[in-house]
Amino acid sequence: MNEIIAYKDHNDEYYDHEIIDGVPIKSKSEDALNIMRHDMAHILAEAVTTLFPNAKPTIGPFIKNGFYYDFDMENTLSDEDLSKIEAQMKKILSEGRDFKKRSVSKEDALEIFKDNQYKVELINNLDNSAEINLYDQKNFTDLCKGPHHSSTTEYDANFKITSVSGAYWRGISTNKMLQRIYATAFYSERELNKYLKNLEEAKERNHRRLGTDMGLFLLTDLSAGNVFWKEKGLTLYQNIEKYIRSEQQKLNYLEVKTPELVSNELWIKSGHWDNFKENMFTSETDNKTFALKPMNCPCHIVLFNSQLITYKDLPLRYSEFGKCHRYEPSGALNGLFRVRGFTQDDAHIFCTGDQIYDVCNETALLIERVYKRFGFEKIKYNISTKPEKSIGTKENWDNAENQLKKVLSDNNKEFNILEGEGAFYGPKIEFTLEDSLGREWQCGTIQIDFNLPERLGAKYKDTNDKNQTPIMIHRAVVGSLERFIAIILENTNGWVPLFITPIQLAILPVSEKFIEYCNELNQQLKEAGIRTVVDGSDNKLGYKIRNSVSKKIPYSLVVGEKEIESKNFNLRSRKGENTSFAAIEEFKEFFQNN
RNA sequence: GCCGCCGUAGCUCAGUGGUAGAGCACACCCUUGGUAAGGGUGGGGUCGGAAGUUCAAUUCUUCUCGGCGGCACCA
Repeated sequence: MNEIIAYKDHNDEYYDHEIIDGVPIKSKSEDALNIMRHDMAHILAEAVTTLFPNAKPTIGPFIKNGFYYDFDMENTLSDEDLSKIEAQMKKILSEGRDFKKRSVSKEDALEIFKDNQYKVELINNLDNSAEINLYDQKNFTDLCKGPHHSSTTEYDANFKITSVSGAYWRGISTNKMLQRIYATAFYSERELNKYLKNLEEAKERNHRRLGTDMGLFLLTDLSAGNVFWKEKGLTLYQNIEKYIRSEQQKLNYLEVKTPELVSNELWIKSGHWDNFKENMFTSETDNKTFALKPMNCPCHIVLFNSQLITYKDLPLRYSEFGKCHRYEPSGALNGLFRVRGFTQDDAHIFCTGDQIYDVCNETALLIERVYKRFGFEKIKYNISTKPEKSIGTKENWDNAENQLKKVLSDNNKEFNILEGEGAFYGPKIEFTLEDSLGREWQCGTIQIDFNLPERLGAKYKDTNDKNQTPIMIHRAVVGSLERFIAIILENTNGWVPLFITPIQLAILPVSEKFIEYCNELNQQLKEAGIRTVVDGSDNKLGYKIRNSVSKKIPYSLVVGEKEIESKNFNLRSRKGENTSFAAIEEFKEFFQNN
C-alpha cells in the first residue's frame, strides 16, 4: 500500500487536500504516523465522551511519539478511568471507524458546538472566509482541519494511555485548567513496546535515584531546590569544573569569583530588578537591600569597569563558576534539572565588533570539545535572530548574525535559524546535545549583547584614545553544573566518564590476610592521583565484586596470594573483562591516560 | 503558581480506625573465602508537620511543607 492520504507544505503543515507545491503524504510514512496519531486523538475523544458524557473535548493534536487530548470535565480522571478509556478505545478500534469530512457554515458550526464554549471560541477565532471542516465518525464529531485517514481499518494502531495531567486552555495560565490525557501510538506492537521500554529505562536511570544510590548528593526540604553535595558528588562536580577550567586556561580566560550577595543598586542599573525582582532572593541588611545574584554578567562588568581597559586588552575573557540563585516557582523544581541554587560555567568576553567571529569560533570549538570529552557526540545548533522588540542598530545585528552563521558554516555544522527568537539585546547560538536515550538538552549558549555594557557604562580606549563601548559575549558551555551532572548521570546510567567518576577503582582483598597489602597499595595509588577504595569487609570476593559494580565503580582489582606472588595484576572492568598488568606502575598509566 | 498523584526504617516498598512489617543496607557472631548476593542473631520508625473528628488516628477531614508527572514560567 502506497497511496496518498494527504499533503504537506514546506513548513510541514498538513492538508487534507492537494495544495500548490504540496508534497504528497504516503500511507505508513512518518507523516502518516502523525496523522494516525491524530486519528487516535479522535478515537480517544469518542471514548471519553462516551464514558463521560459531560466531558467537553477541546483540542487534541499529535505530538512526538503520540498524541494528547484536552478535556474540560467535572470529575478528575483516576488510573481506573484511564484503563476504562483505554479499553473503550480498543473496543472502538475493533469495530473500526471511518473519518468523514464535512464542510459547514459558521452558523451551523456554532449551532453544532453550542454546548462546548471551547469549540465555539475556536470557531469564532477562525477567519470568516475560512472553510469550517468537521470530521464525523460514528458517535463523535469534531471540529478539525484534518487531515485524517479515511478509516482506522487502513492500519494497525497500537497505543497506550501514558498519563493524565493538567493543562491550561490555550496554554494561558489565567485560563481554566483542563485535563490532558497523554497517549503514545505506533503501527506495530513491537515499536510501541520499544518506546514504552525506553520510558521505563529513562525512569530507571533517574538521576535522583542514582544520586542516592551512589551517595552523590542530598535533596531535602530544608532547602528545596538547593543541593547538599556529598563527598562523592562533590568530587564529580570538582572534576568537571577542573576539566573545563583547564580548557579555558588554554584560551586565556581570566577566572574570577564575584560575590553572591550584591546590593540591589547593581540590579536596578542592570535592569534585572525591574524585570525579575519577584524571582530574586533578597535580604534587608543595614537598611540596604541586597539580592543573591541571579546571574554573573553585571558583576563581571563591575570588574571590567574597575580598570582602565584599552583595545590591546581585548578580547578580555572573564570566566566564573558562579553560584547563582533564582526563585523558581515550586512547580518548576525538578531534581537537579531545575534548582534554585545553581552554578553556571559562565564567561563574558568583552570585544570589538570585528572580533566577534574569532571569539565565537574559539568558543564554539571549546563547547564541542568539552561535550565530546564528556561523551556527547550528537550536537544540534540553533541560531536565534533579531526579534521584533530589540535594541541595537540593524547594522550591528546583521553583522553579529552573519558572523555567528559563518562560524557554524565554516565548521561544517548544520544549523537551524530561529527567526526572531533572539534576546532583545542580541542574537545567539544555542547548543543542544542528544543523550543515549534520544532526549535533547540545551546546554551551551553564545549570546551577543549590545545592551548591558552600554547600560552599565563599560568602556575601553580605542587606537585613537577615544572611549568605546565593547560588545559583550555571554557564553556557557554546560550551563548549570547541577543540571549537567544530572544529564551525565542519566546519559550513562551512573557510569560517568572515568576521569570524573568519584571512585575509579575498588581494591578487593581476597581475604583478611591481604588487607594490609591492599592498604599499602591503596596509598600508593592515591599518591599517583587515582581515586581508589579498599573493600576490607568480611565478605566473599563475589559479593565484593557485586557490591563495587552496583556502586558504579568502573574497575576493580582483586588482590590475593596469586597476585602478590606473581606481581601480575588483573584490572577487572564492570563487565567482567580483565586486563592484565605486570606491575602496579603500568595501570597508574592506564588511569592517567583515560 | 496551577491540575493530579504521592510522603511509613539509611534505601526500595507492603500494611492497618486499636501506636507497624518485608527485602536490601547496618551491627555482632560463625565462616578466611578466588571474580555479580555463604549462614545466624540483632538494633533501628512520634508512619513529613500542625490542627480537627473519634473512647482511640499512621489510617478519616482540613491546612501546611516537600516530592513526582504535566501545564505555565525559565534573565
